[in-house]
Amino acid sequence: MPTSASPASRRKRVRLKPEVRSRLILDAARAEFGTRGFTATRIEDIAARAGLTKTGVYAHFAGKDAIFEALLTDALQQVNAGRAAIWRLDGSATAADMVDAYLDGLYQMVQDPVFTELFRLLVTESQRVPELIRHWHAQVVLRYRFVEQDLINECVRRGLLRDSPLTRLFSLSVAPAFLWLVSKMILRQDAEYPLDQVRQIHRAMLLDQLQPR
Amino acid sequence: MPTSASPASRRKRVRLKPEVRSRLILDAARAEFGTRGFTATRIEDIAARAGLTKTGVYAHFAGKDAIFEALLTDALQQVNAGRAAIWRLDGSATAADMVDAYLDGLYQMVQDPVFTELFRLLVTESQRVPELIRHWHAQVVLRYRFVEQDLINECVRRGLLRDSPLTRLFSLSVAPAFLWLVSKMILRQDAEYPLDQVRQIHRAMLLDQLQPR
Amino acid sequence: MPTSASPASRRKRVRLKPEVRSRLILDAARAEFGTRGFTATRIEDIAARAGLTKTGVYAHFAGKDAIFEALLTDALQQVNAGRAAIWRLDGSATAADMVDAYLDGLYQMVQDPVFTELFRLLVTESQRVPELIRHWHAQVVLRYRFVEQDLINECVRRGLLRDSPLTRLFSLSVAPAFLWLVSKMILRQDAEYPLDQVRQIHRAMLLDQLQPR
Amino acid sequence: MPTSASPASRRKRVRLKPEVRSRLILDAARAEFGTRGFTATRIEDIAARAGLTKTGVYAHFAGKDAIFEALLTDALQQVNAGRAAIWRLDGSATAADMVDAYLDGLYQMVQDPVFTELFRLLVTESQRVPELIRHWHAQVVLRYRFVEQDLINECVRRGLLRDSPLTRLFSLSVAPAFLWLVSKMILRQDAEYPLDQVRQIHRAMLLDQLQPR
DNA sequence: AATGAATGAGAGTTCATTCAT
DNA sequence: TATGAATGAACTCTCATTCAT
Repeated sequence: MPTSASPASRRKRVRLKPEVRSRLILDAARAEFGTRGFTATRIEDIAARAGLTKTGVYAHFAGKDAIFEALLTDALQQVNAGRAAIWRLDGSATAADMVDAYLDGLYQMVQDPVFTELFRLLVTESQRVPELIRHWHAQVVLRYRFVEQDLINECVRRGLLRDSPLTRLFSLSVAPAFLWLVSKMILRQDAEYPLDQVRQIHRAMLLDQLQPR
Repeated sequence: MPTSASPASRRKRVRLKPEVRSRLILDAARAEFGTRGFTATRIEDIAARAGLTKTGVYAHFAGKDAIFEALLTDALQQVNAGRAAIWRLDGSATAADMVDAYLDGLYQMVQDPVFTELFRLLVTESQRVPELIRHWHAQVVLRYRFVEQDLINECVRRGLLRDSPLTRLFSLSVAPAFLWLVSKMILRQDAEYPLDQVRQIHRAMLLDQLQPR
Repeated sequence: MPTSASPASRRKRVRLKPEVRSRLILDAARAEFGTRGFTATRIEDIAARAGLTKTGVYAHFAGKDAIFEALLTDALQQVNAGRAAIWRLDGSATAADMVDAYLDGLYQMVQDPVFTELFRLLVTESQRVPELIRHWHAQVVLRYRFVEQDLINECVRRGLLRDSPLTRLFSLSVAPAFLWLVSKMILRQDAEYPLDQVRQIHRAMLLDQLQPR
Repeated sequence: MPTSASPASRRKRVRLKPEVRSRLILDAARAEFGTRGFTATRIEDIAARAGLTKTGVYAHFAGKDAIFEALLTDALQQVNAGRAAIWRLDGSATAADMVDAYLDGLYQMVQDPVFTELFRLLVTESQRVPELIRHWHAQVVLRYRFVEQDLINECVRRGLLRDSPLTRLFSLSVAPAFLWLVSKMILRQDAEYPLDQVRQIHRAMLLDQLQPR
């Protein structure tokens, strides 16, 4: 039956530039690895999602491990990129403004399927590439955290934010959003708590702890 | 491998009572599944850890899926059991007492390897047994949470705790500890933040939000 | 059609003792490797010839290389064993007696399919296991050759054999038989020269060179 | 491998005349097939040695089998060509002269890597092209042998050579050199016997058998 | 209950070959 | 003529599972 969807799915060999195809493969790999985990994902799954046969994948990557590593390297660079601009608020910002800007970035991130898949991958398979993880943590995560903490300290000094337990280890401020994310990953549905409610309470908690009295 | 005699091992068939052996198998399965994930774990790994050969496992469980389900059912029942008694504080308790009792249970839990393994399993493989997860969530997690929230509400009414954003969704109070746990799971080491520091700040934050002013 | 030969070839799983099965596998491997060479032989070929499925082979050997090595080790030990007793002729032997005993052993060997297969394997694949080959050559071949040469020297001293170029490097005396073997291996048929003629001339040449004048 | 630029190589597509490139490919094929055997040799190996990529090979040959056949046809024609002129000695030659001329040609041949590779190929893969082999054997080998034997017979008649077992089947006279060759092929080194010693003894044996007494 | 040989269903990877450029 | 992306057909090896003991 010649329906619109390619019937025999044999679409005659499409040739793409390496960069394009590699991109497709990495995206496919993120989706597949992130959903099923490393071992349960077949090269063929990735290939199909990237629009070629499994053999074609080997023209671009040396093997399953290489795909995995390339994917992680690639994905880890992208994460936090979205949040980098968060703190560029001018001096006139109030604590509430800052909290809202912060939560915008954070909740966008935890709702992004790309981030979710990467996050699950990290929890599940990080032991597979310990060096890569360590490097990312040291060079990206910690670096980001220092910048953020410095900024918070500066705000406290200026009196924009109240000095509180939270400002002493500000990275903990993501915790409620991550709790929601983990819960969602386990239940595979939003149902645990409505995200809105979590964010609302989260906002109130942050203001409670950060707003100068 | 064959063609070369294995020097160690080979303990000559030990026969145990079914309950005992099943217990061993389930514990082994938790450790193995929790470390490597479902697909990457081989029956043989579990068997070896449980002290028999892979064929022996089939005398106790129908197959890999059956082991997994039995293990989860079993492990999920145990979790929270340790924390159930936390709130049995009499009326004379102060907010600080309550917080400390709470944190004792919580941090003991997140440091327990059994819990860690189970937690990773939930994040990684929960889609494998959605019914089981849903049932556990509804019957155990939510039930526990209601009881807890009721208790908090009662404390607030009595003035033992201050009404604050956190008391309106008290389950968020575990968030910092879970953030630490997730971080540790990803980095596969404690190094991210020292647990003590996290707990200290966590305590200060809770007191800040719960203690009557 | 239930003919005598197993129709569906599914003979219900025969269980054999490891030694027996390993023997079967090694024999099968010799035949297959010796005919097609290492790379062109599939584990499945060997398995079928040994009466099990390819997976079953892995219960006995770690892999293709392991089979190959085990096979060579095994086969190399057997070769020459047949010839070892050749020189146990008493002092009353004439040169003709010695030559005939010698040729009996030699021509039996070069006609033995087991030897032929091994020989082809050595020519084709010896670079795959250089250590093994070197060890075999030093410990078996050279050792045998020294014994043989000593014996020849002794015969010459006693006047049983004539001192001639051949007695100075007696191992060359196999050359015509090996030439026939190589020719047969290339042509895959006896047709090159009739073996009998070669042997006859070979005998005459040896006598010509060894018999005291 | 992809995802990392290869530093050396990559000479930007050199276009050669078909005959030239075909020659390169055949030579490359001889070296590769002769070293590893047919199945273990990859088109890519041959291509690389011939200075192009594997796809380029298909512009000159229909496939792996075609290369193999072309190579053998080509190489078999070349062999013996070197030895054809050996017997053009005039009537004044002595037996020693003839033997030396004969051995010059023979030992040059068995030391030629081209011949060695071809020889191994014949031993290993001759069943792949039985017709070709049969034809070569009948048209080239046997023909040569007849000429040679006729010449020997003539020499014997003239009294230049002694009638002996060897002159009745003169083709056996190559045997010691081939034994050395086979030994070298198996051990992949000259070490078995020094070539000089073999040749010396070989010479003495031939003279012993051919020189008129 | 426990073992170890044996099996069937893959999975990753390689390779001869083809297609589009 | 030459290239490199893409393909299909193997092939090695793994693993959950079964069978006979």
